Amino acid sequence: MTKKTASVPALMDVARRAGVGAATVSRVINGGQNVSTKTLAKVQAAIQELGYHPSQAARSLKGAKTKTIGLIIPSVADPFFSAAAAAIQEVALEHETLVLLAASDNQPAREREQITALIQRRIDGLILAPTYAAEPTMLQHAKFPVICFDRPFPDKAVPTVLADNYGGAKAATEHLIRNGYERILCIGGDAPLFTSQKRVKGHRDVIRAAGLPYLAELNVQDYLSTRAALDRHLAGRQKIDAIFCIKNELTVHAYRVLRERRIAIPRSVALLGFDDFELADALEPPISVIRQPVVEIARKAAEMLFKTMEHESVGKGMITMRVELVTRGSCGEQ
Amino acid sequence: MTKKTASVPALMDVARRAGVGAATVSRVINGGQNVSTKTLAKVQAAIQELGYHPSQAARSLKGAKTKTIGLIIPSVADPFFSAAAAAIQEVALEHETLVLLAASDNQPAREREQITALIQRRIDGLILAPTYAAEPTMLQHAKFPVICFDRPFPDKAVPTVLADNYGGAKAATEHLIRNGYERILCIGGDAPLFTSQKRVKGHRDVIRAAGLPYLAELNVQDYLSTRAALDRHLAGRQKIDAIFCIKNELTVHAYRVLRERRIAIPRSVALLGFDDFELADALEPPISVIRQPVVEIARKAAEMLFKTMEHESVGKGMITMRVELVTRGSCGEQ
DNA sequence: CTGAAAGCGCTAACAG
DNA sequence: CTGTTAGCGCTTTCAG
Repeated sequence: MTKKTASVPALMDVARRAGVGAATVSRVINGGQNVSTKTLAKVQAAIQELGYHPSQAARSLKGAKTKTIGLIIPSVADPFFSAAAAAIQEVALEHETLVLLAASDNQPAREREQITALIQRRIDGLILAPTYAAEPTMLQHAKFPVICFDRPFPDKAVPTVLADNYGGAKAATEHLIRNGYERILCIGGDAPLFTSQKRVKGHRDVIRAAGLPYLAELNVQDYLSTRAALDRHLAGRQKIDAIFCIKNELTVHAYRVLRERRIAIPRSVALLGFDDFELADALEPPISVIRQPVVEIARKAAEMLFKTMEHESVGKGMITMRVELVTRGSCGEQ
Repeated sequence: MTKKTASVPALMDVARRAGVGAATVSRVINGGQNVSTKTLAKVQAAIQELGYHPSQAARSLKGAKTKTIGLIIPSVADPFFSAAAAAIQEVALEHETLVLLAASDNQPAREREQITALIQRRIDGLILAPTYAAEPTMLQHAKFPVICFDRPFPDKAVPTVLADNYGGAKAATEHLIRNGYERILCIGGDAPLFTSQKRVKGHRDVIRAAGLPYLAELNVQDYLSTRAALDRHLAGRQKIDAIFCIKNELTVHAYRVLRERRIAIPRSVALLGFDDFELADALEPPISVIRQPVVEIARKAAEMLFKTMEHESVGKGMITMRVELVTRGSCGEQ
């Protein structure tokens, strides 16, 4: 063998093998315009034989788009975000674009690293669910469009798509009150999170307006802390009669605790969660929830990103998507 | 302004601004060895001011690794695969590597496109859950290591990590028989899938060996087809007394149908599923399942990939991970 | 310690 | 229709 065989074939290798110039090969791999049928065939044959694939790196060096967008979410395992990722994927596919997926784990430091790594890869755009302490300066120099979803980016006018957290929490609380509950416990974690704050505020505003006691446990994270919090409020003379869960998993934890303690839902205590979840309707009783339009939010964000990439203006504001109260019986409805 | 300000700053821009040569800037961004403290400071300042980030594209043109691996899964929304993706992410992060995530939707054609797109981006390695008809030739010329998980790659000796589908199905069926069930219906979809076939075979082998009737509905896909299949086998004189579900979602569908039809689990019909799922233990009754070690499988695959990338040999075979029977009561256990 | 220059794989003029 | 050539942004000798 006369040539080096070990490395990946380059355009020039194809050119030599086909006995043509580099430009001709370039023409072929870019649609084959202005190339004679014979040459075309020769080049395509050479491409096949060598197993040649053009290098995206070289292309983007020449200024081409990378056909790659970045997506940073807290966790891929979280159903909310994996559903969002799937929807974004789909939109990206429609635009023949790949998704570089990064997980921030809600850690600002990691988020910074991921953003840096994505910038170095010259992504065409970025979709981001920022941590509570995202670095506003990071994207200052960014030459690509950025869209946030689920949470806004601090201190900077990044277009954002999210659910109406405040309104949803209000609707939830009003629903409980309407059904006759008066001692409503709000449990939530991740106090610094934008979404949590909005939801807590929505809940509290309604409680205050109704003149009911404001009961909250906002440092609940996992099953154990949920159980501890509930036990505290299910004992004594001033028992709660309803629970409003700020987050997905907390609803499940609360459900488990109530079952375990043999407390009837909704007879003794009503249960209402923010965010729908798989099997919420298969539990006993089925759990009422505020449902966010996850897929719509994610698709919207992705579509806005691609529009911006195509230089269509999408505005700078915050797009709030309506949430939906899904009543299933855990609040004594119907 | 004397220079073009619109585009992303390049190394040379930094060099000019700092009044040094290109090589010096290169040294700085690569650890700053052999650079005087003064020069270092000057260059770093220039980098800050310009918001400079080295171009990964240019680097990999020079032969550097892309620090990017590809991951192709059927769907990001599927809990099994999103859990796997999360685990792979984590391993990648430990190796300072990003993940290009692509979804094949189990379509061979799409899979081919995604592989091509990944090859063009010169990924350092690929993790793949292949479709049933993956193109064996696609990876022929690939110059990067490939590891499969959950399913093997046809016709090619790609190292693969997967669960013991056959053994799991056997264990499941034996468990049902041990608990006294004799008319066991096996429902499953995606017949062409490797995992499905193994599971069906494991089930059938045990049924045959026990001299029991082999009852199967292997074209069940969604809720409706599940209901139709079950209705067929829950009527008439020859009723089934147990259901073994080949896949995750089918277990949930079957559970829903049984509840709806007010058929007692496990008193009238036992239910056992392959693959654990969130809230399986919160249903009424809690559902027994065969649990695959998702995270372990994914981590293992990722670790093998990185080992191969570091030229450590990992063998060519198939690594089968033990599955676990989780008994929760839906088969009349205990 | 520092800079000049070659070249990685490709595309885009520009000649022929 | 086709080939030559000049970079894109970086790393890497090789001189200074």
